[in-house]
Parts: sequence; C-alpha cells; structure tokens
Amino acid sequence: MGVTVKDVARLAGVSTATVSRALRGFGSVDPSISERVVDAANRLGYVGSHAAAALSTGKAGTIAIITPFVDRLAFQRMLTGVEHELRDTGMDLLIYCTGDPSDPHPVPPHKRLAKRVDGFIVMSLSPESPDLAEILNLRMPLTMFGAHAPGASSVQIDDREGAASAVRHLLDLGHRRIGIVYGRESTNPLVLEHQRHLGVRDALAGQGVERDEELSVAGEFTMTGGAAAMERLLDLEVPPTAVFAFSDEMAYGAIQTIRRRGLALGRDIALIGYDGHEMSSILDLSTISVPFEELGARAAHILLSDIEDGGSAGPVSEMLPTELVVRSSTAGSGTTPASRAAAAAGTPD
Amino acid sequence: MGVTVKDVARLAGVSTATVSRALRGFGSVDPSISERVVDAANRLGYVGSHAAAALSTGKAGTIAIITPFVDRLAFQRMLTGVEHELRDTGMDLLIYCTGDPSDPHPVPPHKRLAKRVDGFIVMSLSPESPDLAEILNLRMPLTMFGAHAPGASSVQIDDREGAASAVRHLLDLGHRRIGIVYGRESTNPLVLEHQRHLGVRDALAGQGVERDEELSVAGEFTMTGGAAAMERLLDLEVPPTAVFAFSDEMAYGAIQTIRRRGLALGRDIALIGYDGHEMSSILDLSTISVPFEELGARAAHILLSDIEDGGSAGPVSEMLPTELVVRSSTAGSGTTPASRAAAAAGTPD
DNA sequence: CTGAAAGCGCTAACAA
DNA sequence: TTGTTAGCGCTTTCAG
Repeated sequence: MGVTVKDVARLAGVSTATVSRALRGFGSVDPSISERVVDAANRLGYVGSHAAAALSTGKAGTIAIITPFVDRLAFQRMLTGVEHELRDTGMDLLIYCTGDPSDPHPVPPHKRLAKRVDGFIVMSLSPESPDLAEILNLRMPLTMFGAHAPGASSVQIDDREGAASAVRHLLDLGHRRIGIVYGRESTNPLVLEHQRHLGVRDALAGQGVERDEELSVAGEFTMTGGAAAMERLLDLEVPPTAVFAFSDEMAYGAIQTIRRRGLALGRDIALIGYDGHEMSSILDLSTISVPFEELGARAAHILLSDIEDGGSAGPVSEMLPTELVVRSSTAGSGTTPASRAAAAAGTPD
Repeated sequence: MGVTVKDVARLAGVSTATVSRALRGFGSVDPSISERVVDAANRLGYVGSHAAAALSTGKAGTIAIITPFVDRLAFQRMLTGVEHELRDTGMDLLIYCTGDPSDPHPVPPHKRLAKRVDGFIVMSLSPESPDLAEILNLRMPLTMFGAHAPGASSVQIDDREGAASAVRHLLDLGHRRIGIVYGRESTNPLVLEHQRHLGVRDALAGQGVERDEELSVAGEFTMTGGAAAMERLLDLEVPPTAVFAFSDEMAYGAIQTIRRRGLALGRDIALIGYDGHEMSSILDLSTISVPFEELGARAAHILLSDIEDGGSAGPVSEMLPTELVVRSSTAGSGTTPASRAAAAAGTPD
C-alpha cells in the first residue's frame, strides 16, 4: 500500500529522477535503463501519485465541466463529445454541477475548482450569474458552451437564426397564431434564450405577423414544464395552431399534453422543438438540430489548446450550424399518428 | 497568480498551521484569530491547492465513476443521483469512460485512477473484464452499480424478477410467441443480462411455454440496435406477437421500426421495455421501472461510508425494487395511438 | 490555543 | 544520459 518512485528506483538501481523520466517516456533515457525501470514499476504495481505530480508541475491534468444540470439530454450529448475528445489526451474530467437556484452547490465553482483543474468548459451558465464573473476573474483557460462572454473562447450555434428558421417553417405552413414555449424569464441579451426570442421576432416580422404576448409561456426546459406550458397554451381563448418549444424536452412534455387532450399531433396542432435529440425522430417531432456532440468536442479541443499555449492564441469563437428537420409533427399529413392509424385500419399497406 | 497559505499567514500575522486549521473550521482556534485568517484569505482571494492538500493528507477528495458509456439514459440518471448525493460532501466527481471495445480508453482505469481518487463506482463493467479484476485488486473502496462482484459492495435491482414480471405481463395478455431483444451475447452468470434471460425463462416455464431461440435477437442496448433487432423479429416467418426489450432505448428503436412498417403499437404488436425512463411515458411504452437515480445515490452513499470507515463495515449489498408500468404499448386498447386518433376523429371527448 | 519543522511523492534545475 | 538537490503548498505531529 504505497509504492513510490523511490521503491521503483531502488529496484531498478537508478535514481528517482530517472524513474520519473523513463516512466514518462522521455527520449533522453537509455533504452535498456528505461526498460528496466518500466519492468520494476510493473513488478511493483507502481502507480504514480497524481497529487504529487500535480503539485510538482503545477498542472492538474484535469478539466472541469461546469453545468447547472446533469439530467438533460443536451448535457449528455455534449459530455459525449467532450469525453471523446479527451480520451487520448491524458486529461481527466471533473463534473461540477451548480444545481438549481433552489438547490445550489454549497461551494461556488471558482473556490472549489480554481487550483484543482487546468481549465473549464462552462455550460449554459447565465451571464448574470455571479459565479460566471468569478470564474472569468480567475483568468484561467475557459471555453463557454452555448453562450458567450467577452474575452472568453466559446462554441455555440446561431440561436437567433435557428429560432427564426423554426418559426419561418411554421409560417410557411400557413400558421399565424404561433405559441412559444421558452425556458425561463430573462432579459439579458447574452442569454441564448434572448437570441431565440429575437429570432422568433425576426421571422414573425418577416411575414408581418403581430406578436401576441399571451402566446409565450415558460416551460423551464423540462418535460413536465413543457407539458404544463402546453396546457396553458391550449387553455387560451384562442389557442395557437402551432407551437415552437425552445427545447425538444419541453416539446416532449407538450406532446404528452396534446395526447392527453385527444388531439392529433401535426394535424390538430403543429409542434416543433429545438435540439434535434435522437428521441425526437421516434416521436416524429420536427426540430432544429443542434450538434451538441460536436460542440462538446470542439469546446474540449479549444480548451486543450488554450491550456497548452497558455492562452497565447487569444479567445476563439466557433459557431456551428443548426438544421431544420421536418417531421410529421409539422407536416400535418402522410405520416401523422392519426393518418397512419387510419391507413392501418383501412387499406392494408 | 499563486496566493499560498504563507501569504495568508503573513497578512493575518499567524503561522501557516493556524491558517490551515482556521480555514478548515477546526474548533481549536481562537474565534478572533480565525476571523482574521478568513478575512485575510478572502482579501487575497486565496484558494487552497487541492494537490498539496491531497498529497499531504493522502486523501484525494474525489471519487470516480467508471462506466463504459456516457451517452445512455441509464448513465445520466445514475449520475444525477450520484451528483446529488455528493453535492454537500465536498467530494469531487471524476468521470472515467472505458469506451467501447472498438474504441477503448488508452489507459486502463486502475492505472489512471488508483492514486487519484478515494474510491470508485463501477457501472456495468462486465465481470469478465480484466479491468474489473485489476480494480478489485486495488482493494480500494468501491461500489458496483448494477452488477455484483464477490467481496465488493453493490447496488442493484432484481434483474431476474424484473424480467420475469415483464414476460409474465405479456403472457397474462395471452401472448405465447414472445420476442426478446437483449443487448449483447454473454454467458457469464454475473452479467445482469444473464439474470434477465433467466427471468424470461422462469416466466415462460411458469406457463409451460416453449422457448424459441430464433425469437431472441441482440440490440446492443442502443436505439439503432433495437430498431434493427425489431426488423429481424418482424422478418421471421412467424413473427412474435409481443416483444420484450431489455432496455427502453432499444424499445424506442423498436417502436421506430414498428411505425415504419405501418403497424400499430399495442394493437398489431405488443412491446415492453426495461428501465422506466421518463421518455417512455410519452411513447406510451410499458416498461419495468428502475430507480436509477436512487441507485446512484445509494451507491454514492455506500461508497462514501466505505471511504470514511476505511471499509471496516464490510461489503454492503442493496437491492432496490423494480416496478411494472403498464401503458398502451401492451394494453392494446383504450389509449392506443390508433384508438385515440379514431376517438378524436369521431366523438369529441 | 498556537508555532516550528518535518514531510507527503514527485519533478525540474543543475551538475556531473 | 544520469544523479543530486531543492522545492511544489499543504497538513500534522510535537512542543510550548
């Protein structure tokens, strides 16, 4: 319980410095010696102390993802990308979850992580958040995910255009009364939601359609929130004929409500989501596809370069494209659950 | 860039030892001194070096989740539970993803993590895996998630009974030709799949139903795999009338196939999944509900105790119950997409 | 209750 | 190419 460099050095008959060099594959070590060292290490089952190495080098060998939630598909997908990118780099991955405002992490991220990691990927942290300010203030390598902060690297999508294309799609279909299920209230222009609201307005204005405030409801970015939001929308005196949800998950909840009310998705009411999760294809939900995995991979890549260069390259911002995916939730014919069922009952395919 | 205890000590006019004690809230420090120290630390923006503390105490203050995948709902849900349990403990969370056999992590987990964390939660690692043997060999605190290894703590569900209840449900509905979509080939009795196969056999035998090997196909635990598996099942000369998928995600894929073929889920073919993900309620998919979040929380809790006691409590095994959730994918009437659509078209609710 | 001093295990100059 | 020698920043006896 506690094999150290010294033990390896003794067994191999060399100094600890040589052990250190050999084990890290420095070219400047005699091959035969190196082999002897590796051999000794294996025989002893030596595993280096990360803490000691980190203390000595001043590098943590770790990056952290700071996120307000871990139970969302978007997080899962970006994690997949990050993890994949990190796999071969020897960097470890720490998850720091800030938590809901109702159930926050007891220690602010900058306190907890500053001297513990080499850099951060910050996901969906509200620009208003004091945590963000503190993190930026650390002046450590950092990549923002899905948002932007002046002076920091970031990966994102064009939320404004993405939202606009969703609404344009609905408008093209002839809808004029369009419900919006957004996440949370916010007035900060740096919040991605704000951009999406702008996109909605852009599209509406493009067709000269007046915006009706009562058609915008919050869905908290959750399925249950989306279900409740759709309830409110359907309870309006004049309900919308089409709804754009700012996330697929909220759209899933909306679908649940639609079904509970005995309405047919895509026929009685059109619905489009945002995110392009795999699940949406099964629900026949139209959506704006967002390449979360790739965004995650890019974020990790940028962060890693930043850590390596010491930030000499300056902040980098990448914007990846979204894509409108049309399915029967907005098609209104052909492959709607309703029409499909009718077809199955009538003429055998 | 580099405020240390010394700086704080100097500003506060005390020794580094006192700073250390004060900052960690030891009672044995004069309140007025303590306050002065905290004050100095804040003024300097002091954040302790985790590496130094870890090296000095021999505790990493971190646990790792070792998992073969991060892009599955089961992982996401267990992560939620683990994260929540850890939130207030000051322990950090590291994600180590072993990766697919086709794209494995370059460094085996025991090498990478042994001296880097205080304990592991090992998820779904095949008992045949050499990695598992090495990890067990470390004799470090460890909790197995969803599987069992002799001498190690574990949290799991009764996979055999869970699977049996799924099949019994199908049998009760009158089905006699039941397709099985399992994940991967395995003959190891410790693999959870094996238990599920046994459960299937139990239920079948209970009704004296013969098992037909051609009705069992692999779905790789993915949506696309599940879709392909269902294709094969439907292409059989005598297709099954009901299918049990060993995971909800595979069932989602199966649903896609069912729809593509113009069949009505729950009427033309019955389907039941396993996992109880939130999404399944939207798809009206019957399932065996598994409390992943709670399992994750329990796993974290057990691991933490183990780390604290130094394992003196001995290995703990907890088994949480599953629950059969019946929805219209096996109900065949009432709330089927087909009947619902028909109802909507006819009598207004 | 507080301070002095000795490490924790490793790496990085600097010599040899 | 290899060894010697200081630390990295914190914690922790052990005195006082």
